[in-house]
Amino acid sequence: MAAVSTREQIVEIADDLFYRGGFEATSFADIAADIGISRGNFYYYFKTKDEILDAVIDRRLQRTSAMLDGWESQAPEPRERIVAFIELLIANRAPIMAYGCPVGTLCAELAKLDHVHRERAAEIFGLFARWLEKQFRALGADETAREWALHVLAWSQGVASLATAFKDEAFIRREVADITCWLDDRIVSLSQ
Amino acid sequence: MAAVSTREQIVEIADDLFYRGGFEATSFADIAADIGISRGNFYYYFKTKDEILDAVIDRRLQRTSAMLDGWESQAPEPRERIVAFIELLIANRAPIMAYGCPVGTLCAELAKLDHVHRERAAEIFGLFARWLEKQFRALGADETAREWALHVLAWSQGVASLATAFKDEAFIRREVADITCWLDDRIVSLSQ
DNA sequence: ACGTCATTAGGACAATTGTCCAAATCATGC
DNA sequence: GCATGATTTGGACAATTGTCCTAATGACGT
Repeated sequence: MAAVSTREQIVEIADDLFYRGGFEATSFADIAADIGISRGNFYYYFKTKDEILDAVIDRRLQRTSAMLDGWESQAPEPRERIVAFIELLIANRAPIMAYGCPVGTLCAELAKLDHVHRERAAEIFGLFARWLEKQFRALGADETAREWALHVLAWSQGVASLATAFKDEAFIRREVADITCWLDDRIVSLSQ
Repeated sequence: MAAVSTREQIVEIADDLFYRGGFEATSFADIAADIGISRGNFYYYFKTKDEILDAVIDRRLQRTSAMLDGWESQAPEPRERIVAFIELLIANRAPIMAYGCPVGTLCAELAKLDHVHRERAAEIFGLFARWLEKQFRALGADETAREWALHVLAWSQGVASLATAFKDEAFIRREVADITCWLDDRIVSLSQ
Protein backbone atom coordinates (compact mmCIF):
# COMPACT_ATOMS: atom_id res chain seq x y z
CA MET A 1 0.00 0.00 0.00
CA ALA A 2 2.60 2.51 1.13
CA ALA A 3 4.91 1.33 -1.63
CA VAL A 4 2.37 1.87 -4.38
CA SER A 5 1.42 5.17 -2.86
CA THR A 6 4.98 6.52 -2.91
CA ARG A 7 5.54 5.41 -6.48
CA GLU A 8 2.26 6.93 -7.54
CA GLN A 9 3.06 10.09 -5.67
CA ILE A 10 6.38 10.42 -7.48
CA VAL A 11 4.73 10.01 -10.86
CA GLU A 12 1.86 12.34 -10.00
CA ILE A 13 4.07 15.13 -8.68
CA ALA A 14 6.59 14.67 -11.49
CA ASP A 15 3.75 14.90 -14.01
CA ASP A 16 2.67 18.21 -12.55
CA LEU A 17 6.17 19.65 -12.22
CA PHE A 18 7.17 18.54 -15.71
CA TYR A 19 4.11 20.35 -17.00
CA ARG A 20 4.54 23.53 -15.02
CA GLY A 21 8.33 23.79 -15.16
CA GLY A 22 9.43 21.58 -18.02
CA PHE A 23 11.18 18.20 -17.95
CA GLU A 24 14.77 19.42 -18.15
CA ALA A 25 14.33 22.21 -15.61
CA THR A 26 12.66 19.96 -13.03
CA SER A 27 15.18 18.20 -10.78
CA PHE A 28 14.96 15.20 -8.50
CA ALA A 29 15.34 17.64 -5.63
CA ASP A 30 12.27 19.58 -6.76
CA ILE A 31 10.12 16.48 -6.91
CA ALA A 32 11.44 15.15 -3.60
CA ALA A 33 10.82 18.47 -1.86
CA ASP A 34 7.25 18.59 -3.16
CA ILE A 35 6.47 15.10 -1.90
CA GLY A 36 8.48 15.29 1.28
CA ILE A 37 10.74 12.29 0.74
CA SER A 38 14.51 12.05 0.53
CA ARG A 39 16.26 12.41 -2.81
CA GLY A 40 17.86 8.99 -2.53
CA ASN A 41 14.50 7.27 -2.31
CA PHE A 42 13.90 7.74 -6.02
CA TYR A 43 16.42 5.12 -6.87
CA TYR A 44 14.31 2.46 -5.21
CA TYR A 45 11.53 3.06 -7.73
CA PHE A 46 13.26 4.58 -10.75
CA LYS A 47 16.83 4.03 -11.88
CA THR A 48 17.00 7.16 -14.03
CA LYS A 49 15.14 10.38 -14.68
CA ASP A 50 14.12 8.99 -18.05
CA GLU A 51 12.29 6.17 -16.28
CA ILE A 52 10.24 8.75 -14.39
CA LEU A 53 9.44 10.49 -17.65
CA ASP A 54 8.42 7.14 -19.08
CA ALA A 55 6.03 6.59 -16.17
CA VAL A 56 4.69 10.14 -16.53
CA ILE A 57 3.96 9.56 -20.21
CA ASP A 58 2.25 6.27 -19.31
CA ARG A 59 0.11 8.10 -16.80
CA ARG A 60 -0.84 10.75 -19.32
CA LEU A 61 -1.67 8.14 -21.96
CA GLN A 62 -3.88 6.32 -19.49
CA ARG A 63 -5.64 9.42 -18.21
CA THR A 64 -6.16 10.71 -21.72
CA SER A 65 -7.69 7.40 -22.75
CA ALA A 66 -9.95 7.47 -19.72
CA MET A 67 -11.07 11.02 -20.51
CA LEU A 68 -11.85 10.15 -24.13
CA ASP A 69 -13.74 7.02 -23.06
CA GLY A 70 -15.67 9.14 -20.59
CA TRP A 71 -16.76 11.55 -23.29
CA GLU A 72 -17.94 8.65 -25.44
CA SER A 73 -20.10 7.25 -22.67
CA GLN A 74 -21.40 10.63 -21.50
CA ALA A 75 -22.19 12.23 -24.85
CA PRO A 76 -24.31 10.17 -27.23
CA GLU A 77 -23.77 12.47 -30.22
CA PRO A 78 -20.38 12.69 -31.99
CA ARG A 79 -20.83 16.44 -32.32
CA GLU A 80 -21.14 16.87 -28.55
CA ARG A 81 -18.09 14.69 -28.03
CA ILE A 82 -15.99 16.81 -30.37
CA VAL A 83 -17.31 19.95 -28.69
CA ALA A 84 -16.21 18.50 -25.36
CA PHE A 85 -12.71 18.21 -26.76
CA ILE A 86 -12.71 21.76 -28.13
CA GLU A 87 -13.96 23.16 -24.85
CA LEU A 88 -10.99 21.67 -23.04
CA LEU A 89 -9.37 24.93 -24.08
CA ILE A 90 -11.86 26.86 -21.98
CA ALA A 91 -11.95 24.44 -19.07
CA ASN A 92 -8.15 24.53 -18.81
CA ARG A 93 -7.66 28.13 -19.85
CA ALA A 94 -5.84 29.19 -16.68
CA PRO A 95 -3.06 26.54 -16.78
CA ILE A 96 -2.89 26.83 -20.58
CA MET A 97 -2.25 30.58 -20.40
CA ALA A 98 0.37 29.95 -17.73
CA TYR A 99 2.13 26.82 -19.02
CA GLY A 100 0.73 25.94 -22.44
CA CYS A 101 -0.80 22.66 -23.54
CA PRO A 102 0.72 19.75 -21.58
CA VAL A 103 0.98 17.58 -24.68
CA GLY A 104 2.28 20.12 -27.14
CA THR A 105 4.88 21.60 -24.83
CA LEU A 106 6.20 18.20 -23.76
CA CYS A 107 6.49 17.06 -27.39
CA ALA A 108 8.28 20.28 -28.31
CA GLU A 109 10.74 19.97 -25.43
CA LEU A 110 11.50 16.30 -26.08
CA ALA A 111 11.99 17.10 -29.78
CA LYS A 112 14.67 19.65 -28.90
CA LEU A 113 16.31 17.28 -26.44
CA ASP A 114 16.19 14.56 -29.11
CA HIS A 115 14.90 12.39 -26.31
CA VAL A 116 14.29 8.65 -26.61
CA HIS A 117 10.72 9.08 -25.36
CA ARG A 118 9.94 11.70 -27.98
CA GLU A 119 7.69 9.41 -30.02
CA ARG A 120 5.96 7.99 -26.96
CA ALA A 121 4.99 11.52 -25.96
CA ALA A 122 3.70 12.19 -29.47
CA GLU A 123 1.51 9.11 -29.06
CA ILE A 124 -0.65 11.18 -26.68
CA PHE A 125 -1.46 13.32 -29.71
CA GLY A 126 -2.05 10.02 -31.50
CA LEU A 127 -4.78 9.12 -29.03
CA PHE A 128 -6.57 12.42 -29.59
CA ALA A 129 -6.14 12.16 -33.36
CA ARG A 130 -7.59 8.65 -33.63
CA TRP A 131 -10.44 9.48 -31.26
CA LEU A 132 -11.38 12.60 -33.21
CA GLU A 133 -11.12 10.65 -36.44
CA LYS A 134 -13.52 8.09 -35.01
CA GLN A 135 -16.03 10.81 -34.12
CA PHE A 136 -15.87 12.34 -37.60
CA ARG A 137 -16.37 8.91 -39.07
CA ALA A 138 -19.43 8.48 -36.87
CA LEU A 139 -20.69 11.72 -38.39
CA GLY A 140 -20.34 10.12 -41.80
CA ALA A 141 -17.13 11.83 -42.89
CA ASP A 142 -15.31 8.71 -44.02
CA GLU A 143 -13.14 10.36 -46.65
CA THR A 144 -12.05 13.37 -44.66
CA ALA A 145 -12.22 12.06 -41.08
CA ARG A 146 -8.46 11.84 -40.64
CA GLU A 147 -7.79 15.27 -42.15
CA TRP A 148 -10.50 16.92 -40.10
CA ALA A 149 -9.25 15.25 -36.93
CA LEU A 150 -5.72 16.53 -37.44
CA HIS A 151 -7.12 19.93 -38.36
CA VAL A 152 -9.07 20.28 -35.12
CA LEU A 153 -6.10 19.04 -33.16
CA ALA A 154 -3.75 21.51 -34.84
CA TRP A 155 -6.21 24.34 -34.41
CA SER A 156 -6.51 23.71 -30.69
CA GLN A 157 -2.72 23.55 -30.42
CA GLY A 158 -2.37 26.88 -32.14
CA VAL A 159 -4.91 28.47 -29.83
CA ALA A 160 -3.05 27.11 -26.81
CA SER A 161 0.26 28.39 -28.15
CA LEU A 162 -0.92 31.95 -28.70
CA ALA A 163 -2.94 31.94 -25.49
CA THR A 164 0.28 31.19 -23.59
CA ALA A 165 2.18 33.95 -25.34
CA PHE A 166 -0.49 36.65 -25.04
CA LYS A 167 -2.41 35.43 -21.96
CA ASP A 168 -5.55 36.41 -23.79
CA GLU A 169 -8.66 34.67 -22.52
CA ALA A 170 -11.03 36.47 -24.90
CA PHE A 171 -8.97 35.11 -27.79
CA ILE A 172 -9.45 31.56 -26.52
CA ARG A 173 -13.21 31.98 -26.28
CA ARG A 174 -13.40 33.53 -29.73
CA GLU A 175 -11.41 30.73 -31.35
CA VAL A 176 -13.36 28.04 -29.52
CA ALA A 177 -16.54 29.57 -30.95
CA ASP A 178 -14.90 29.60 -34.39
CA ILE A 179 -13.91 25.94 -34.19
CA THR A 180 -17.44 25.05 -33.14
CA CYS A 181 -18.84 26.98 -36.12
CA TRP A 182 -16.38 25.23 -38.39
CA LEU A 183 -17.52 21.89 -36.99
CA ASP A 184 -21.20 22.70 -37.55
CA ASP A 185 -20.44 23.82 -41.09
CA ARG A 186 -18.80 20.47 -41.72
CA ILE A 187 -21.79 18.64 -40.26
CA VAL A 188 -24.17 20.61 -42.45
CA SER A 189 -22.08 19.87 -45.53
CA LEU A 190 -22.29 16.15 -44.75
CA SER A 191 -26.07 16.13 -44.73
CA GLN A 192 -26.33 17.73 -48.14
CA MET B 1 35.94 44.86 -35.52
CA ALA B 2 37.05 41.64 -33.87
CA ALA B 3 35.04 42.64 -30.81
CA VAL B 4 31.82 43.06 -32.72
CA SER B 5 32.50 39.85 -34.57
CA THR B 6 32.90 37.80 -31.38
CA ARG B 7 29.84 39.32 -29.78
CA GLU B 8 27.81 38.73 -32.90
CA GLN B 9 29.11 35.19 -33.11
CA ILE B 10 28.02 34.48 -29.55
CA VAL B 11 24.52 35.78 -30.22
CA GLU B 12 24.26 34.00 -33.56
CA ILE B 13 25.38 30.63 -32.25
CA ALA B 14 23.34 31.01 -29.07
CA ASP B 15 20.28 31.81 -31.18
CA ASP B 16 20.75 28.61 -33.15
CA LEU B 17 21.49 26.43 -30.12
CA PHE B 18 18.60 27.88 -28.11
CA TYR B 19 16.35 26.99 -31.03
CA ARG B 20 17.66 23.49 -31.63
CA GLY B 21 18.26 22.47 -28.03
CA GLY B 22 16.23 24.85 -25.89
CA PHE B 23 17.39 27.72 -23.68
CA GLU B 24 17.69 25.83 -20.42
CA ALA B 25 19.43 22.80 -21.93
CA THR B 26 22.02 24.91 -23.78
CA SER B 27 25.07 25.70 -21.64
CA PHE B 28 27.84 28.25 -21.92
CA ALA B 29 30.16 25.34 -22.65
CA ASP B 30 28.00 24.30 -25.63
CA ILE B 31 28.08 27.77 -27.14
CA ALA B 32 31.80 28.21 -26.47
CA ALA B 33 32.62 24.86 -28.02
CA ASP B 34 30.59 25.70 -31.13
CA ILE B 35 32.38 29.02 -31.62
CA GLY B 36 35.79 27.88 -30.50
CA ILE B 37 36.38 30.41 -27.74
CA SER B 38 37.06 29.92 -24.04
CA ARG B 39 34.16 29.80 -21.60
CA GLY B 40 35.49 32.70 -19.58
CA ASN B 41 35.37 34.99 -22.57
CA PHE B 42 31.59 35.24 -22.32
CA TYR B 43 31.84 37.40 -19.25
CA TYR B 44 33.53 40.12 -21.24
CA TYR B 45 30.41 40.54 -23.37
CA PHE B 46 27.57 39.19 -21.23
CA LYS B 47 27.38 39.14 -17.46
CA THR B 48 24.69 36.48 -17.27
CA LYS B 49 22.99 33.86 -19.41
CA ASP B 50 19.85 35.99 -19.32
CA GLU B 51 21.75 38.79 -21.03
CA ILE B 52 22.60 36.43 -23.89
CA LEU B 53 18.94 35.46 -24.14
CA ASP B 54 18.07 39.13 -24.19
CA ALA B 55 20.46 39.69 -27.10
CA VAL B 56 19.08 36.62 -28.89
CA ILE B 57 15.54 37.95 -28.57
CA ASP B 58 16.74 41.32 -29.87
CA ARG B 59 18.30 39.59 -32.84
CA ARG B 60 15.12 37.66 -33.56
CA LEU B 61 13.00 40.80 -33.28
CA GLN B 62 15.27 42.60 -35.68
CA ARG B 63 15.47 39.77 -38.20
CA THR B 64 11.72 39.24 -38.04
CA SER B 65 11.13 42.92 -38.70
CA ALA B 66 13.53 42.82 -41.62
CA MET B 67 11.79 39.77 -43.08
CA LEU B 68 8.36 41.38 -42.78
CA ASP B 69 9.65 44.61 -44.32
CA GLY B 70 11.15 42.57 -47.13
CA TRP B 71 7.82 40.94 -47.91
CA GLU B 72 6.14 44.32 -48.02
CA SER B 73 8.64 45.68 -50.52
CA GLN B 74 8.76 42.51 -52.62
CA ALA B 75 5.05 41.69 -52.82
CA PRO B 76 2.76 44.53 -53.90
CA GLU B 77 -0.46 42.71 -53.03
CA PRO B 78 -1.48 42.06 -49.39
CA ARG B 79 -2.68 38.60 -50.37
CA GLU B 80 0.75 37.62 -51.67
CA ARG B 81 2.35 38.98 -48.52
CA ILE B 82 0.11 36.89 -46.30
CA VAL B 83 0.76 33.87 -48.50
CA ALA B 84 4.48 34.47 -48.04
CA PHE B 85 3.94 34.24 -44.28
CA ILE B 86 1.88 31.07 -44.57
CA GLU B 87 4.45 29.42 -46.80
CA LEU B 88 7.11 29.92 -44.16
CA LEU B 89 5.78 26.62 -42.89
CA ILE B 90 6.84 24.95 -46.12
CA ALA B 91 10.10 26.82 -46.52
CA ASN B 92 11.15 25.87 -42.98
CA ARG B 93 9.48 22.47 -42.86
CA ALA B 94 12.67 20.54 -42.08
CA PRO B 95 13.71 22.51 -38.96
CA ILE B 96 10.07 22.83 -37.91
CA MET B 97 9.57 19.06 -37.96
CA ALA B 98 12.81 18.66 -36.01
CA TYR B 99 12.62 21.52 -33.50
CA GLY B 100 9.23 23.23 -33.84
CA CYS B 101 8.57 26.91 -34.48
CA PRO B 102 11.38 29.06 -33.04
CA VAL B 103 8.94 31.62 -31.65
CA GLY B 104 6.32 29.29 -30.24
CA THR B 105 8.77 26.94 -28.56
CA LEU B 106 10.77 29.76 -27.00
CA CYS B 107 7.62 31.39 -25.63
CA ALA B 108 6.44 28.07 -24.25
CA GLU B 109 9.77 27.37 -22.55
CA LEU B 110 10.07 30.85 -21.05
CA ALA B 111 6.49 30.60 -19.79
CA LYS B 112 7.35 27.42 -17.89
CA LEU B 113 10.54 28.94 -16.54
CA ASP B 114 8.55 32.02 -15.54
CA HIS B 115 11.42 33.93 -17.11
CA VAL B 116 11.80 37.69 -16.98
CA HIS B 117 12.15 37.83 -20.76
CA ARG B 118 8.91 35.91 -21.31
CA GLU B 119 7.00 38.94 -22.55
CA ARG B 120 9.85 40.16 -24.72
CA ALA B 121 9.86 36.80 -26.48
CA ALA B 122 6.09 37.02 -26.95
CA GLU B 123 6.68 40.36 -28.64
CA ILE B 124 8.06 38.43 -31.63
CA PHE B 125 4.54 37.06 -32.01
CA GLY B 126 3.40 40.65 -31.58
CA LEU B 127 5.39 41.70 -34.64
CA PHE B 128 3.77 39.00 -36.76
CA ALA B 129 0.32 39.78 -35.37
CA ARG B 130 0.49 43.51 -36.12
CA TRP B 131 1.99 42.91 -39.55
CA LEU B 132 -0.73 40.43 -40.50
CA GLU B 133 -3.36 42.81 -39.12
CA LYS B 134 -1.94 45.54 -41.32
CA GLN B 135 -2.21 43.31 -44.40
CA PHE B 136 -5.82 42.39 -43.66
CA ARG B 137 -6.58 46.05 -43.17
CA ALA B 138 -5.03 46.73 -46.58
CA LEU B 139 -7.43 44.13 -47.95
CA GLY B 140 -10.28 46.17 -46.51
CA ALA B 141 -11.02 44.03 -43.47
CA ASP B 142 -11.06 46.83 -40.92
CA GLU B 143 -13.46 45.23 -38.48
CA THR B 144 -11.96 41.76 -38.43
CA ALA B 145 -8.32 42.46 -39.26
CA ARG B 146 -7.06 41.80 -35.73
CA GLU B 147 -9.07 38.61 -35.30
CA TRP B 148 -8.03 37.25 -38.67
CA ALA B 149 -4.41 38.06 -37.99
CA LEU B 150 -4.42 36.16 -34.71
CA HIS B 151 -6.33 33.35 -36.38
CA VAL B 152 -3.71 32.88 -39.11
CA LEU B 153 -0.95 33.11 -36.53
CA ALA B 154 -2.59 30.52 -34.30
CA TRP B 155 -3.29 28.24 -37.22
CA SER B 156 0.33 28.30 -38.32
CA GLN B 157 1.42 27.59 -34.76
CA GLY B 158 -0.86 24.60 -34.57
CA VAL B 159 0.47 23.23 -37.81
CA ALA B 160 4.04 23.64 -36.56
CA SER B 161 3.18 21.93 -33.28
CA LEU B 162 1.64 18.84 -34.89
CA ALA B 163 4.30 18.75 -37.59
CA THR B 164 6.93 18.47 -34.87
CA ALA B 165 5.08 15.69 -33.08
CA PHE B 166 4.24 13.62 -36.16
CA LYS B 167 7.03 14.68 -38.54
CA ASP B 168 4.40 14.71 -41.28
CA GLU B 169 5.34 16.84 -44.25
CA ALA B 170 2.19 16.03 -46.21
CA PHE B 171 0.15 17.35 -43.30
CA ILE B 172 2.02 20.67 -43.47
CA ARG B 173 1.37 21.03 -47.20
CA ARG B 174 -2.30 20.16 -46.78
CA GLU B 175 -2.83 22.69 -44.01
CA VAL B 176 -0.93 25.40 -45.89
CA ALA B 177 -3.27 24.83 -48.82
CA ASP B 178 -6.22 25.03 -46.40
CA ILE B 179 -5.04 28.30 -44.90
CA THR B 180 -4.59 29.73 -48.39
CA CYS B 181 -8.13 28.68 -49.30
CA TRP B 182 -9.42 30.22 -46.10
CA LEU B 183 -7.61 33.43 -46.98
CA ASP B 184 -9.08 33.54 -50.48
CA ASP B 185 -12.55 32.89 -49.07
CA ARG B 186 -12.11 35.89 -46.79
CA ILE B 187 -10.95 38.03 -49.70
CA VAL B 188 -13.95 36.99 -51.77
CA SER B 189 -16.28 37.79 -48.89
CA LEU B 190 -14.79 41.27 -48.65
CA SER B 191 -15.54 42.08 -52.28
CA GLN B 192 -19.19 41.17 -51.91
C1' DA C 1 60.16 49.87 -29.89
C1' DC C 2 57.00 51.10 -26.36
C1' DG C 3 52.85 51.85 -23.77
C1' DT C 4 48.00 51.45 -23.54
C1' DC C 5 43.82 49.51 -23.66
C1' DA C 6 40.79 46.01 -25.67
C1' DT C 7 40.32 41.23 -25.86
C1' DT C 8 41.03 36.49 -24.58
C1' DA C 9 42.44 32.29 -22.03
C1' DG C 10 42.25 29.34 -18.35
C1' DG C 11 40.78 28.17 -14.31
C1' DA C 12 38.68 28.92 -9.48
C1' DC C 13 34.22 29.03 -7.17
C1' DA C 14 30.14 27.30 -4.88
C1' DA C 15 26.02 25.26 -6.14
C1' DT C 16 23.45 21.83 -8.34
C1' DT C 17 22.85 17.93 -11.31
C1' DG C 18 21.67 12.69 -11.88
C1' DT C 19 23.29 8.57 -10.04
C1' DC C 20 24.29 5.26 -6.63
C1' DC C 21 25.09 2.98 -2.13
C1' DA C 22 25.30 1.44 2.70
C1' DA C 23 22.99 1.82 6.88
C1' DA C 24 18.84 2.64 9.35
C1' DT C 25 13.95 1.99 9.77
C1' DC C 26 9.65 -0.08 9.01
C1' DA C 27 6.14 -3.69 8.50
C1' DT C 28 4.76 -8.34 8.63
C1' DG C 29 4.69 -13.38 9.46
C1' DC C 30 5.98 -16.65 12.76
C1' DG D 1 9.61 -10.91 20.58
C1' DC D 2 12.28 -12.08 16.68
C1' DA D 3 13.64 -12.60 11.98
C1' DT D 4 13.05 -11.32 7.26
C1' DG D 5 12.31 -8.49 3.53
C1' DA D 6 10.46 -4.12 1.94
C1' DT D 7 11.13 0.69 2.30
C1' DT D 8 13.50 4.92 3.42
C1' DT D 9 17.23 7.82 4.73
C1' DG D 10 21.19 10.74 4.29
C1' DG D 11 24.97 11.38 2.06
C1' DA D 12 28.92 10.24 -1.28
C1' DC D 13 30.26 10.70 -6.16
C1' DA D 14 31.90 12.80 -10.33
C1' DA D 15 30.29 15.86 -13.58
C1' DT D 16 28.37 20.05 -14.95
C1' DT D 17 26.23 24.41 -14.14
C1' DG D 18 26.52 29.83 -14.25
C1' DT D 19 29.47 33.18 -12.45
C1' DC D 20 33.62 35.59 -11.75
C1' DC D 21 38.64 36.84 -11.56
C1' DT D 22 43.45 37.23 -12.82
C1' DA D 23 46.99 36.84 -15.95
C1' DA D 24 48.31 36.54 -20.62
C1' DT D 25 47.82 38.05 -25.30
C1' DG D 26 46.48 41.07 -28.87
C1' DA D 27 46.38 45.30 -31.69
C1' DC D 28 47.45 49.95 -32.47
C1' DG D 29 48.76 54.82 -31.93
C1' DT D 30 52.93 57.22 -30.97
